[in-house]
Amino acid sequence: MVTLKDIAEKAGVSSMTVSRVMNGNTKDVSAKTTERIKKIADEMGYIPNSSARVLASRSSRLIAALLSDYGEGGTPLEDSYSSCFLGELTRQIQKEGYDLMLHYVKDYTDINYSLKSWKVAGAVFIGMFDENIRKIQKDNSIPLIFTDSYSTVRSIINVGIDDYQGGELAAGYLLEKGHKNLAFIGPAVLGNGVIMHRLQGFCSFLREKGVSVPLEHIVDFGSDDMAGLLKRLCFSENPVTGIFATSDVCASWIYAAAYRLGIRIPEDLSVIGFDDIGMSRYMIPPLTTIRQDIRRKAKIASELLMKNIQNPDSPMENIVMSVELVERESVGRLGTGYF
Amino acid sequence: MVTLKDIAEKAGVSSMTVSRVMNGNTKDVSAKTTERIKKIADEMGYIPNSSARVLASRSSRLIAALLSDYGEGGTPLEDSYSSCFLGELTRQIQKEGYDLMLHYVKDYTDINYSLKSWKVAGAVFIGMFDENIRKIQKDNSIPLIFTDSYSTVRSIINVGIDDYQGGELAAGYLLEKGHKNLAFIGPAVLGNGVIMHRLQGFCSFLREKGVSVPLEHIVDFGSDDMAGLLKRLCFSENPVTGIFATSDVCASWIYAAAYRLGIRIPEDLSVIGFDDIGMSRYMIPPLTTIRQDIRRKAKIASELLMKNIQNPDSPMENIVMSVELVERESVGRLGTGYF
DNA sequence: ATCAGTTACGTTAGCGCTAACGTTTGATTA
DNA sequence: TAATCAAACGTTAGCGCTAACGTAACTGAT
Repeated sequence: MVTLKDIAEKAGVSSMTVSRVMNGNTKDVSAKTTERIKKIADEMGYIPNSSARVLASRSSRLIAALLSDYGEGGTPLEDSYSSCFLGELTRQIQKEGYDLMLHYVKDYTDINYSLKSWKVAGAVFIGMFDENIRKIQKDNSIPLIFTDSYSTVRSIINVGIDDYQGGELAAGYLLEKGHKNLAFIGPAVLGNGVIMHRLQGFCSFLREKGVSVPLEHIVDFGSDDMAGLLKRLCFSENPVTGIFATSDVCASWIYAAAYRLGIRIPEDLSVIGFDDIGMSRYMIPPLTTIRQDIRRKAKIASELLMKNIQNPDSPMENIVMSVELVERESVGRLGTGYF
Repeated sequence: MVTLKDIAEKAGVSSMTVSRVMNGNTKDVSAKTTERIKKIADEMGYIPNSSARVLASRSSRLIAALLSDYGEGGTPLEDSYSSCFLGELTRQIQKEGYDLMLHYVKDYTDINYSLKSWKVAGAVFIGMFDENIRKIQKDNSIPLIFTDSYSTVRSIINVGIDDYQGGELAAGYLLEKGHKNLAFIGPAVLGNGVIMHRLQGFCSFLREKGVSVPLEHIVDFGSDDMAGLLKRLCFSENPVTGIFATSDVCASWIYAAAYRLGIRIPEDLSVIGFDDIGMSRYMIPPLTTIRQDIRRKAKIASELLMKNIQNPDSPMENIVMSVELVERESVGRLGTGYF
């Protein structure tokens, strides 16, 4: 194990000088010495001891990614959505010379422990978290970035998308295609801020246009009997012709159930999704959906993190990224093939 | 910030005694003292400083998950396959009291740095890695677990599946259903050990049964023109009727292209996938595929890691998990609806 | 020649913890 | 009664690094 001291001895300088060179703090070291030390360090294969650095400097270049253990419909990392975000986030912060730790956390104690024991410089929350957030922030004077949080707590740094607008876009598009008998399907409809806002945007837009969505068409889909649900919605005297699914994954469940029931998409039923995950363009028919740029989200999260680490007094920001409708083939014009 | 010293002072003991209690090293501390210290630590909200621990003890409870920056067809974490593995791995090692760091690595230097600077106790490689592995292992006396590695280097701990058997199963099933004109489609067919073994199992089984796959039916699918490829394979005088896709994601591309070309699955074309990712059962028609138990894989990886950390002289193991065929609806019997 | 200012280093102390030895006390045994 | 031993602590030193403060040598201006 090569240490600063080893290099110092070989170079005939003090370890402090070597430390300065290793940290690029070169203004107090002559160019000649800098070069010499760099060369020796390289030859000896020096790798700085991060733990010692953290201990001595009282600060780390570590970011914690906190995954909620109670994600909606399974935990994060099981859907391509949050794992893609995590991947991109890791890349971004690595580019800035930071390392990332991954933690599943289920309560305040877990979170606090994760943040403090490693003296992380900042943290990103992925998934749902409750109001203990306030306590966490009070106890940790480090930047905390939330994603897709609709917390009632002010002064939180958040990066999310305009879910409300997404709902509006979906509603507008379905309406434009002539659909008036609509449904909204997704998990945790009422328990999750993200889903709630999509629902609100969806319903508000419709209401303005004089269309209403009956409560029984707003379905918290927690069960596995999607076919039963679709049967109820589509095989009635006044059947639903357009469904807004809260995610593309949910849309794929609808596809599968419709297939089993002999309901054709989009001839008999139109479906619009949310997220635009990788597979959406390969669904049959290709899924019309509300796209959110997950890579950009990760990039922004990383930037916010860096900014707030460098300047802890940066104003709290709540970034809201806009979404866009990606038109494919899962929504048809009403009246063409409808049963 | 509460330290051992703070607790020691409050309890009227030395910080060493507190250290012993905090590490559960209770055989040198009386029951009364143990309880008292535990209570005080709890009241004061003590959280051990991991960096100091690492520095003093020369060992950490950290695991590195190394993601190759050159994964086949995009990087890891973008497909639900490896992200699911990562999630489960994180859980498992967390259960053992370890923490996980995530690193994208692209060369030997990166890997070495990741492992050494944090003094990790072990590492898991996710994705493809080349033969520099030998060097890594020589330079790091910690357990390294590889996943799906067909490295020529011996004495490597690996956890993988029986890709060869998977190929055989696929071949056997297609044959059983009457298909003789087959194709093999996937990315990095020749460059990747995993894919190679699937191909070998596939072809060997077929050859034994007197069926051969012409070379032009073994396709390294790197381009995006799946439709063009399918056209070539299916619209010939002796059309392919069964395709073995190297992954379920690849199968979904085939589905999409077939749809655009008016090729029906399974009536006109049978497709069998690999992995059994979450969405496979929701594809239309539900995908017949070779299933690998990704959670079990993660669990085994974690167990191997723990075993080798506790006893560095454990014998090298190469775990090969068997796979199973999941019969759904994407493979039809030849002669029923074939064009 | 004197002094302030700069450059290029070195010294000291300590971050929080633990490995490796002490030391004390009381109980047990020859 | 002295020797032995284990139980229950304490002491010392140091892990590798850096913050904060020296200090010597040299520079240029007065």
